[in-house]
Amino acid sequence: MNRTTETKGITQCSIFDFNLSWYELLTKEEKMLIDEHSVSINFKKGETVCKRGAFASHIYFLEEGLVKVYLEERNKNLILTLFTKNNLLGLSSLFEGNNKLPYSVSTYTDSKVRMIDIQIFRQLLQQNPEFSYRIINLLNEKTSQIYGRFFSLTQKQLHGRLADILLCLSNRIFKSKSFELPLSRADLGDLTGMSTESVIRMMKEFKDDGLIDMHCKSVELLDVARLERISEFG
Amino acid sequence: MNRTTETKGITQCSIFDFNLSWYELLTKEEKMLIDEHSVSINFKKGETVCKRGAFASHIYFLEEGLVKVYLEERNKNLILTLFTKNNLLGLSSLFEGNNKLPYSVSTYTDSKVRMIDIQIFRQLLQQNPEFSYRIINLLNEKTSQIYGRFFSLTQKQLHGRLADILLCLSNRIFKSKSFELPLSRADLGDLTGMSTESVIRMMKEFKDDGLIDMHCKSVELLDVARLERISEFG
DNA sequence: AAAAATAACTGCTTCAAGTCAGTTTTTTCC
DNA sequence: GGAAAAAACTGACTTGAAGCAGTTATTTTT
Repeated sequence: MNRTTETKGITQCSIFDFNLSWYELLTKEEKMLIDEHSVSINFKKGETVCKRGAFASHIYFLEEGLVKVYLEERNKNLILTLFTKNNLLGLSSLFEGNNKLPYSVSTYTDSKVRMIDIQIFRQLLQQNPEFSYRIINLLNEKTSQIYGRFFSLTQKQLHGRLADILLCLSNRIFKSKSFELPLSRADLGDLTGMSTESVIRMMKEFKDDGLIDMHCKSVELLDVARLERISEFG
Repeated sequence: MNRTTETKGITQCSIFDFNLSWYELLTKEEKMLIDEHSVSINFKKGETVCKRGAFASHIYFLEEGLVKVYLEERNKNLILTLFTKNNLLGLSSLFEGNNKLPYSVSTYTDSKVRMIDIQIFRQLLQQNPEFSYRIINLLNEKTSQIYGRFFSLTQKQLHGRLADILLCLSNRIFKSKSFELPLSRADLGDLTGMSTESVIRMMKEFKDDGLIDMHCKSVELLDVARLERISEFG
């Protein structure tokens, strides 16, 4: 008997990348309102889009690029999630009681961000239930993915965490088994919660074991099945 | 110059316990709808309220007790958050695309849970924007607290993590500097992501250092300021 | 009230993973 | 295109924290 309905593992992939169309749920007037109260800004690679603790004045829509959402405190750095283009960022700061951004955002690659006035966004939430319902769903999906990352980083050791992130980059971010990393080894370290040196050692180990091929920034997954097993068993 | 407006640390307290009144935002008819489509169930200490992967048929309102929300997979156990009475549980499963519960819930103490039909809840979300907006805020606040826990568990070492959880239990759960723990040392281990033995050793160390007093299940925080410093510096 | 079971505690050992101090390779930029 | 800077990499060392194997203390059970 095939148990095909079984629940998938917690951390099959832990990074946010999907795109429910929220914009289409707005009326013509509401769309105009957003258009009038937003501007599109270009960011260069490595630039900071916003910092935790600043007043949240906008909701961000990533039109182009790759960014990280992270928490930092005295040189500790925790990446919560990555975002690719066509995703809404900063929804968490909608919370009325706390007008401060709950995380920082910075770019891995050149990016284009549409900044939408947060008051307008709030207004639309209050007046359009379907839109509001969709936003709840976006938040939920995101939260659930972050839980997966939380599990991965706290319950697995290096092998599993690195396998997780490689699968994730392949499946969600680059949608290909081979890709050019826009991230440094230190970035990968932040992403997997391990030291730069450990990333290097572990990547080499994976390469020696024939799991991946790798030369500097270019990576190719060779044995996805085995990587998934490593991810699963931690 | 006093920088009193500075943002508070990420993990000042990492467990969910607050209570925005969502019920009052419903109309008389809507309240009746909820009353008609919900039942209250008693759970004994240690019982499972629901399991990750099961179909999400209800939203839970904790009327009495203390429960943990957690992820488990092959004897790995990650506690996402604790809930005390008067809080809504299971909001994450509102996400329409995935009718499965994203986490498990079980009780630490005897508890009373009102189970609300999820379809009714969804209907109210769609028809009542203010209610919907309040629920978004609840979700956001919760998410933000879980980020704090995420940071604590991944970026701090044992001292900091234990200090975090002790402060949290004191501030949010028991609202007193001395309290009777309904959790075992093993539970504390799950909560802080450390082994039972390490919890014991660390607690003893805190006791020897005069940070806390402790005898079996009863704990008293003696030097909150120093605990906060330990929490902050990890 | 004694026996059984569970939880709390202790000391010793082991190991995963970080740190440090370099060398080599790749990228950047005048 | 060559010098300078930044990443990538390597090996040796250190350490935080888990695991193990046992003892003592608390509950629970009968």
